[in-house]
Order: sequence, then C-alpha cells, then structure tokens
Amino acid sequence: MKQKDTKQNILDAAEELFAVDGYHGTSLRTITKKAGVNLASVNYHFGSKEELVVEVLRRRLVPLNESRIKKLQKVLLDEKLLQQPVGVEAIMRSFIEPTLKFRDASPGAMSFLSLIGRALAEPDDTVRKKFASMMEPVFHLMLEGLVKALPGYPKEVLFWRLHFTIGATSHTLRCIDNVPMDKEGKMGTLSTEKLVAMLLPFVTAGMEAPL
Amino acid sequence: MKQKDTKQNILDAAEELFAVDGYHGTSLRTITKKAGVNLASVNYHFGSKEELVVEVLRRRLVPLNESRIKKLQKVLLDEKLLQQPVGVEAIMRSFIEPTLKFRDASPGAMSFLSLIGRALAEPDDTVRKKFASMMEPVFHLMLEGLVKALPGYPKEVLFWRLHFTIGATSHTLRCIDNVPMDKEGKMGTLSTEKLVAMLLPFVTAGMEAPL
DNA sequence: GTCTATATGCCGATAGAC
DNA sequence: GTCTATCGGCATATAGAC
Repeated sequence: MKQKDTKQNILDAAEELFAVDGYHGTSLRTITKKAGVNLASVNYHFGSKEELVVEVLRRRLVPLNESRIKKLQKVLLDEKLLQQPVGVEAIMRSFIEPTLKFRDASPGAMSFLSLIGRALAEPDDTVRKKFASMMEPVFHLMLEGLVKALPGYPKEVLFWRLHFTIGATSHTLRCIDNVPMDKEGKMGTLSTEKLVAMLLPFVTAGMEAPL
Repeated sequence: MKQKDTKQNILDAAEELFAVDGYHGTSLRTITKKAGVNLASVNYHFGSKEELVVEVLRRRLVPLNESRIKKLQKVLLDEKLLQQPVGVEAIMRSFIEPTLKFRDASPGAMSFLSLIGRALAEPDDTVRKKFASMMEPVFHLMLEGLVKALPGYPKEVLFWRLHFTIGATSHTLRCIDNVPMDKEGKMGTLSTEKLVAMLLPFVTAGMEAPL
C-alpha cells in the first residue's frame, strides 16, 4: 500500500503548489520535497510533469463535472415534464452550485478551486487544452440549455455571454483567498456560499440582458 | 540614439512574448533574440527581468488608465451638472471603451491586450501586485461612481460585481485571439468593437441585477 | 553602450544500485 | 518501488574586453 500513499501524496502536494504558483512556477523538486517522496518518483508514477498536472486536474474535475452535468440534466428534464421554459438561473446554478458543495465535501478542495481558476489562464498550451477538453461537455450542455431558455437570442450571443460567465467565475476562484485591489477596508475573504449568492444574480442578469 | 532603439526593441519583443507565454514561460534569451539585441542588455537597461515586465506594463497601462479616468471623470461631472443619476452603462463604458480606442491607436497593442488580460492571472506575486497598484485608481473611481449610480446597493455588493466584471473582461482579453471551448463551428475571432458590444450589456445588466 | 564569455544554480528526466 | 547520483540543458545575472 506504499504506492498508493506515494501517488496520493504527490497529487496532494502538486495540487496545492500548482494552485499557488502555477504550472511553470512549480518545480518537481518542490513537489516531491513537500510530498516527502523522492524526486524520481514523479517520473516513475506519472511519466512526466505534464502528465502529473493532467492527473491532478482529472482527479477532481471529472467527478465535479459529473455532478454539474447530472444537475443540469435534471433541470432540463424538469422543464420537459412541466412544459415550462427553462429558468436561466437554474442553469447557471447547476454550474456554480456543485462547486460549492464540492468544496464542503473534500478538505483539500480549497486550493483546487484556485487551481481550476488558474488552469484556464495557464499560458501552457497543453495544460490549458487538456483542461478545456475536460470542461467541454459541461459548456456544450449549458449552451444547449440556454438556447432553449432564451429563445430569440442568437446562439453566438449566448456563447459569448457564457464565455464572460466563465471569465467572472474563474477569476473569482483564482482570487478566492486573496482578493486584490481593495484600498480601503479590505473586503477580506467571503464564504463560498455567500460568494455564490453574489455571483449567481450577476451572471444570470448578464445572460438575460436585453439585446 | 542607439540606446532608445535597443530599449524599445526589448520592450516590444518582451510585450509580445509575455502576452503569449506568460512571465515565467518567457526567458530573457528568447526576448533578446527576438529583439535582435544582446542578452546582457536587458540587465543593463532594466536591471532585471522583473523590472522589465513592470516597465512593459507601465508603458501602455499608464496612458490607458489616464484615458479611462478622464472619461470617467467626465461622466461623473456631467451627472453633477445635469442633476441626473449616473448611468451604469456610461461608467462601464468608460472602462471598456478606451481599451478599444487604445487598440486602434497603436500597432503592437493587440498582444498587449492579451498581456494585461494575463497579468491579473499571473501567479507571480510581484508582477500581479504591481499591476494591481497601477489599476487601483481606476477601480476606486469606478466604485465611487457605481455607489452614486446605484443608491440602495451595498458597497460590498458593488465591489464584488466590479470584481466579476474585471474577471469577465480580463478573461476575454486573455483569449482575444484564441477562444477555447468551441466544439462545433468555431466562433472564431471577433472584432474588438463587436466584442465590446457583447461585453457591455452583459456587465451592465450584471451590475444592475436586483438584490 | 554593447559585446563575449562565463559564473552559478535549478530544471526535468534518467540510469542503475538496492 | 524506491533510492542516489548525475546528465544535459537552460535559466538569470555579471565580469571584463572593446
């Protein structure tokens, strides 16, 4: 059972460090030192630094996205059964709320939230594209729902508004424990629940903005 | 006049490379090679890589922010003279529109837009904080205007909504020529003007969302 | 002011003992 | 599976010739 511990320790350490310093800014030496394992073990267990970061992303992102998709499909199904138009807020909630529950569920998730916030901004092509491909099914389903929820809105407009939503969300996750640009009074940290209560009306209203 | 050319060439090359590969992902070797100058000249003219990136940011950000502030002050002044409440859209426009005009004005600005989009997401503390300090006066003035434009809205709410606006904007700038996550059809590049026409209603509606 | 040459150190990755 | 030792390369920064 030593193998599993080693792999797990590496993933945990890498998750935290990538979240803070980014992919390029984190070295395998720092990761293995923090994990208390040997430098060579990363290459043994994962093959390369790149495959490691992909695994760090996948470990939490796949279940999270499954939860998002499940919630979204339920929303879209309810709409069909009740014969009423889909609520935009319900769709946006199905994207944002699982993030909150996900955080409460696992202990190391806080830094992972920063990490997924950072992943989209990562300059490295391979990492960003891998991340994008993991997120693609969620966005596709959301866009589909939004097209139904907002008839008369061109799909291109909804696509860009979804794009803005992703930007607002990922920026928030990235800065979740370090909000910059507060000269007076320091806004400090907000509980994730309150933060969703802030974010949800903003993106919903933005999505429903008149053409 | 050789000095000025060398400095200028370094700044131009660095701007473009930082925009694409980020701060950590760009080496002084790559910069000096692209600029056609000697490796040592960066340290001679700027002192260090860090001071170089700060100068790259400052060169364009200071005039851009002056333009933003000027526009914003005009909006706030008009409101005083005309005795009418400030329009939220006008405030948001004063932030977003100068970016567009700035792009049309200077040739290398396209990559700079990606760069300022990336600067906020940069893991490096020093770079990000320097950038934040350059942006602070703009955000302070915007928040001031928004408090007046939206009486009854708690300042904390407006602060966070401004934060979301920054996220949406910077994410868009970062991806301005490389929009990800488009499975079908490829949304392709949008002209900056059209992009502002998309972004402005979104953030305005988000800012005015009911409590 | 601009160059070459180099100091010094960390990087990711691997070979080979155990 | 895990270790030590090390390879080859590139990083930033500087010293000193011109």
